[in-house]
Amino acid sequence: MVNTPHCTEEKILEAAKKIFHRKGYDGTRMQEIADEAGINKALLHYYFRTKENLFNAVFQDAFKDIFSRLFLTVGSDDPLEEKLGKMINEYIGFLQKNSFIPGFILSEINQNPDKIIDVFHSVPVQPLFLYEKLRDSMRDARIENVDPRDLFINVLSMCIFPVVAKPLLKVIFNFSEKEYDEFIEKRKKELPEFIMNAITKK
Amino acid sequence: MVNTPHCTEEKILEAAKKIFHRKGYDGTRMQEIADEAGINKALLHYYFRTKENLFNAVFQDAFKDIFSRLFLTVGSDDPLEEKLGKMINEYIGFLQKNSFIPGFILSEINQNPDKIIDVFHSVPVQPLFLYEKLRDSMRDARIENVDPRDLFINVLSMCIFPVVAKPLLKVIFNFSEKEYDEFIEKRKKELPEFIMNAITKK
DNA sequence: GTCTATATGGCGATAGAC
DNA sequence: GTCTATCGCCATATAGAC
Repeated sequence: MVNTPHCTEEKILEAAKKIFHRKGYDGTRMQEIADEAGINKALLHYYFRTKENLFNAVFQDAFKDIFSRLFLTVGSDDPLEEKLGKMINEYIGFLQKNSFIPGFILSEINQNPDKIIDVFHSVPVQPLFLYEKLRDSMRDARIENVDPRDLFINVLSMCIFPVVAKPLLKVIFNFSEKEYDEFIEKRKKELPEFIMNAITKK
Repeated sequence: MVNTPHCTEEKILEAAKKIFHRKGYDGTRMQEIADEAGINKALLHYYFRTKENLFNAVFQDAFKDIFSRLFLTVGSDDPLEEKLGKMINEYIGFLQKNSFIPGFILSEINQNPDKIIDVFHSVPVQPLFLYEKLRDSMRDARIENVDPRDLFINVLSMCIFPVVAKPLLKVIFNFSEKEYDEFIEKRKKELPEFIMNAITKK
């Protein structure tokens, strides 16, 4: 199992991620994964037995990536303003580098909502924990007019949506690839102020 | 072509929407659409010839629905605050009633970005027009510290994301179906204030 | 562990009767 | 226009040699 320099199982998993993330479960062919990994189709079944097994491994990894990264930023003990700044900067940066993951997860979850609960067991973070950490730092900052859950959702929305809807927004605003990326860079700087403005009283 | 009370072509299109919206192009079987429409599989091909033709009809309708509704709210001549209020209330309401459409569009567009340009020709609204209407009402309201494109994206994010990510957010916050809907109702009331706060100076 | 060859089932699409 | 029957292909999965 660990006798090739870059062990085969890992090569398969990397290839599977690349294809599944872009095309989803139904759109992915085992043959395409095999080609991408530079091996034979039969080997996929040798290592993972079924397409569904392989998919589950990929999905679980994606879920873990997205959530543990969120945890690193929102779960910190920084005061609110810093926390939001970190979350927006680092999280958007992470999403840009893995731009297919959020759409992949959202799409697959809509088709199989029951899978979430299973998968959450594999993430070392309790989902409510994130919310509680945010609530605490809002209390410390004396922000009382906004429900922490709303703030959590709003920030997440504004981080994730521009990544998921990128192809659409590019067309709407007539952006080239480069222009869109620059636009997102500018957003990273301005979003924290936008949000702090929204939640602090005049 | 128009000899049955509820003409067959329309029955097919309705059934196709129901299935395609939930399962996407690759996840949909022609047989399932036929069952849903209460007719035979061969009839689908009689009316639409190929799966892709039928899908394109469904996709185009979904795109038109989403955009013309957005146009009705953002494209109005109301002052900024009213415009935002309308947009948030009516648009979220529409999305709730058609909760599979946004995820459907986002997902399919990521897999076939070129299709957007074709489809935009079928929408009677120029995409940039929406942005320009928003920019004008921001100028009238003397809002100068926020890029209209950012505001547009932020509002859209906060309207659409909670619908697309509903299954995930339900688990994170431990909401029942009813609780989640009530939570969204509360959001409708508070979001306009959140946004107005964000863009007006102290 | 890795390959070639093949089994098995399902899906889109068509032919042809009514 | 609507049906039944069927073709042809392709995808997952397995058998078996090396």
